[in-house]
Amino acid sequence: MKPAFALVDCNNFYASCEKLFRPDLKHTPVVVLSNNDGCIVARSKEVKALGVKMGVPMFQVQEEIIKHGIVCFSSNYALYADLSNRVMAILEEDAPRLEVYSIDEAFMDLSGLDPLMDLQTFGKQIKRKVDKWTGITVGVGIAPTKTLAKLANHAAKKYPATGSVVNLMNPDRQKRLLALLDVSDVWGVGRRMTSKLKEKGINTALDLANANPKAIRSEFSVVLERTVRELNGISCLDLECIRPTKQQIICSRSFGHKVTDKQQLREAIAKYMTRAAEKLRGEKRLCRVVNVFIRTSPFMPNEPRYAKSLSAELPYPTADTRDLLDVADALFHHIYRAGFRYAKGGVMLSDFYEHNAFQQDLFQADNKKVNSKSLMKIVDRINRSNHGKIFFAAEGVSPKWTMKREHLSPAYTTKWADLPKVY
DNA sequence: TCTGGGGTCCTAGGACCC
DNA sequence: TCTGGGGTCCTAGGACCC
Repeated sequence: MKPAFALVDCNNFYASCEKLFRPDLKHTPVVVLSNNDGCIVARSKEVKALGVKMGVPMFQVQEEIIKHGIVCFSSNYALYADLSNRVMAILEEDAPRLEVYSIDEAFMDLSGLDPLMDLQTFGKQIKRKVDKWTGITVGVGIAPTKTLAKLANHAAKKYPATGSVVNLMNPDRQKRLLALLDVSDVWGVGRRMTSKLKEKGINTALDLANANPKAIRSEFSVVLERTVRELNGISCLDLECIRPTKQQIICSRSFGHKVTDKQQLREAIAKYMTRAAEKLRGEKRLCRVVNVFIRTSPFMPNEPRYAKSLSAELPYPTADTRDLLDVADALFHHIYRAGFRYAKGGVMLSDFYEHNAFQQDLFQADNKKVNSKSLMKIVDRINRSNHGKIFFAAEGVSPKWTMKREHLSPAYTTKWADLPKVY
């Protein structure tokens, strides 16, 4: 069977989600902000037209926001995740082999499709269906490799005449499009590689496709070599339909305000550790290595800087929050230095094990906590329910460092009290 | 005053082994 | 003066992605 992939990607996803529940903002420029209301992470098409760039700090575009009446939202991941699931469920109906690549995009395997089915028509149908059922508009790129499907999707967005669906199964069309696109538009080619490639005279996507794969491998990496082959229609990257098990769990946040108090910083670390432990249990894994880091802001050239991280290996793999809090706290005390204005902290878990599938240490006393598993289960269950929350004392009771979310929209689809009302 | 968070994969180089 | 060859494993750091 000839490989064929479709990449379906939601337009301006976060901004579109917010607009969905605010019909009054249909033609209003809308942005969604990162945690702490720090940077712009999503822009509606009106904002893109105004020339406001992706990723810029909010305070730098304050004037434009006021001048053009741009409406700002704090990020509301519960809402985006829920709408994402709805979109993915629709796609899955038409392509059982689906790779959910990120919150707003997915690869579909089209190789099993009826050979008489026109792929352009198929793409249009998908687009119409998602739009009608969720209100989210998508772009569709179809091609014999994932890298080309990405590029087709890029073209679908860039050129309105395509109607947001581009079929790139034909090699001549591939060549023509590749010649039009910059090498930096290619999936897997970032800022660093773009400048290195351009030094060698590789400017367009077509230049990269025509490069010698072996030479690319020795000068860059196997990854880029694969990209070259994929651009030539040779499929090297298969669909990853089953989410691979996580290799690490990170929980970190910038603080709403700079933190100078040791106890407050300590509580923040405890809070992140608690959250990371929850995620770990969600993955049904145990972990053995814990890393804690703290740092000052890298954006303050006149302030003393400090950044430090430290890891420790536990004597046995665990998913018990109490074990993990102990290690995190010990690590924190090792790396903490007074006299700095801390901007961010976090924890990292790694070296994961399945329950009952690790080597016990012959000389290690069996000091595992009694009923650890069932206790953690209860804690998680209470915290998932609507009957209040319980927490560990180490997290503190009145944190002053929590993040800013001054423009948060309601949890329209995941909380009964926030259900939109129609009058 | 204010600058996101969470991941993956690859590579080079050092330690160590026979 | 002369100073092997071939492995494996681990880690830190770099590059990329959304």
